[in-house]
Amino acid sequence: MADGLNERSQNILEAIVEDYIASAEPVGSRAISRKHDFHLSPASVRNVMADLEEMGLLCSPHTSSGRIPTEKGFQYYIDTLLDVRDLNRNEKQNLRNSYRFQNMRMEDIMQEVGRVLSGLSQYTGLVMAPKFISTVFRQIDFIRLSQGQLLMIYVSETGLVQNKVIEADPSLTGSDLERISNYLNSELNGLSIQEVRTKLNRELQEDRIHYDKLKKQAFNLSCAALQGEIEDQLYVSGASLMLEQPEFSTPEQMKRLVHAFESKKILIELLDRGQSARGVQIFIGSESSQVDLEGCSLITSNFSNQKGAIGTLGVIGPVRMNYSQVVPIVDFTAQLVSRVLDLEIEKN
Amino acid sequence: MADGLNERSQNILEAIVEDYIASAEPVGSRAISRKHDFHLSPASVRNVMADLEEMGLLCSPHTSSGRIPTEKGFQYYIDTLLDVRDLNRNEKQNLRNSYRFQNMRMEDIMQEVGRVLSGLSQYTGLVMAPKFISTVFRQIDFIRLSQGQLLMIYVSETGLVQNKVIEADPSLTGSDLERISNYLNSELNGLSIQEVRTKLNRELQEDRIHYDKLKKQAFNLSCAALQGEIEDQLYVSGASLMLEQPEFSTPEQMKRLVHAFESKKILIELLDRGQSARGVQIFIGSESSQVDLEGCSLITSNFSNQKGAIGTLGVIGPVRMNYSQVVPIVDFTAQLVSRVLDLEIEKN
DNA sequence: TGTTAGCACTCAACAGAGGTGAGTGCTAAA
DNA sequence: TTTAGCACTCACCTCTGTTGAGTGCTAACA
Repeated sequence: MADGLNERSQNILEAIVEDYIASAEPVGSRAISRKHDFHLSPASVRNVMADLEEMGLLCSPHTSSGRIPTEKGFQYYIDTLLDVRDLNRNEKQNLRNSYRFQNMRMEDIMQEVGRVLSGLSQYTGLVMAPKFISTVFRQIDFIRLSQGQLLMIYVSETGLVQNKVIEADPSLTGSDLERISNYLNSELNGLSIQEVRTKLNRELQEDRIHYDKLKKQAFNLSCAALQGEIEDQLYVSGASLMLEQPEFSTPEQMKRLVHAFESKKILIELLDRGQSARGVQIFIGSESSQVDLEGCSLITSNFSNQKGAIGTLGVIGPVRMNYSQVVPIVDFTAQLVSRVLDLEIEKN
Repeated sequence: MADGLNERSQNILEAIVEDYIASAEPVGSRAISRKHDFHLSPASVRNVMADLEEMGLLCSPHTSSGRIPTEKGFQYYIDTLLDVRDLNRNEKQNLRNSYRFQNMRMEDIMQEVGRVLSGLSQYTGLVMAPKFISTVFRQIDFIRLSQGQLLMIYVSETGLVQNKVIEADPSLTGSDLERISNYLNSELNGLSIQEVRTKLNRELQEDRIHYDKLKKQAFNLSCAALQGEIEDQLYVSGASLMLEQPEFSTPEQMKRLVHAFESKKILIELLDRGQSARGVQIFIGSESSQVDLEGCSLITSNFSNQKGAIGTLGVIGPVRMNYSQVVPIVDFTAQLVSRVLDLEIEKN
């Protein structure tokens, strides 16, 4: 049905969407007829507009105002009319230069990426670090904090450091711990946490019979350390830029947005949805089914290293977002970050 | 001069401040004369109000409105009229129960404290973790990330984990690194970073003569690792609660606040100012000299462990803040956190 | 002398009226 | 099929008058 649009209708829809993206104001027939040389009078444009409205691609806030695209209209625009040009060599180089990844910890890289994404797009940048469970084991360390408490320090292949406090048998001595971590480090090297977990479960069952005390303790400890959920790291940059957008100019909308950005759960949930897909993904408005994010669109892409650790980055802006500008930035940044993560290993 | 207030003026000032704290609206003479039984007519109250206005303790937004306290008025109220009652046994227990510190990493504790502070006060909770430089050395570890890059992992006495990427001589082998970290761990144990730094500088000079290669490499590495600035950790909780306050209800003020909360620098600077003091401190409004924080007051207290690592926690709210409620919460929470940090060591 | 009633005055806030202009839908002519 | 013309709509602005809470001043009172 939506594809039954003839060329003229498509052109007018595109013009309306783009005018609206630029101005954030309802677009009238006169403006379309003048600015774009379709050689059509306002009246003819109005006829087309009425058709588009009937199809649910446009709507008017009130009888005597211009039209604004509906979410369905934006969806059609993105699916059919938007041409995403690749960045040219120059722009790519500029983007590369915006990032400084030298001697940076994983956290710093993520934060930097968020900052740059937000700075370039003038919307809000989001970066979700690779999930703990998808990272590849590199090293584990145990440090006694108090009688019954150990601090576990875990380092992934890419240099991501996680730590966690676990309870442990107080009778374990320092050298016990050292032997245990040495054992685990040789045993688990190169496995993803996912794989580590299945290995642990398997071995724990077998070892119940063999009764090697060291192994048993080692596996028990690492079970405690690597089991439970470790919450996702989400970096939000430039939240205040969103408040400059006219669609979020009322106090109520500002509160809603700030709340959404503050309780990162909402965003993490949203970003998770795109984790399985490849390439750039666009979530429009109410697709998110998050009341607090009404009126927002999200452009994301996953980045990953060759070992399969997947993170997500993106930009969140108003539905009336400049997709043709932001999509290539998100796309190329994801490629860039993927490469940086692999470099950290390859140079190894 | 301000202390030349007679009892009646003080009573009326107190009544006005407290009414204003409760209502956020200018307070009129009639309301004061009725709600509080001073046995004074509105006209008499007005006379006193006129005096207080002349002293700069009150002001009126316009000729025919009630009075609101000026910052000076709030200052006087806090210095002279505010009686901060201690929490009773019951309230203390409740507060203790609000916190769950079991098996928590330093970061989690800080975040939890911020959340609870914000939840109890209904304003915004701030927690600044002890500065890296003030923490006490416990353990250091080096992990090779790539040819020329090492990941340094540092653990403090209290279980605070810091990591940093440093450049290093690619010829160092794994066992070199192990020996170096063993050496440093025995050598630097129990010193604060501050002390470590002076020790390193001293030894580096002496060792230039003795030419012990291991030592030299060890000190060089730890210098690179522990030197530069490590940015302060600041946890902001409940920023959106501030947006509910009527003084920040316009879009402009919301933007200002969100911006201030987002660029944590502003807040860190402010919290740093109180680091040397003991007990609860109150910064009122423009004292902060931060445009973005106009109209805000800050109640802070430091927490510390016996080894001298100092952090700061507090609540930021409108100048029209419920001081008598929030001050004891901040005070007792700081004591609580101090005790928790010491426990982590003592149990040791 | 301190307190209070009375009174004229001020001003934010609200509501209604009227004008303006950008935009629409419909109709009939080109 | 396109377009000119026209009546109509409605957000937005400005102007106006009303209301009410609150003030300062003054004169009378205890």
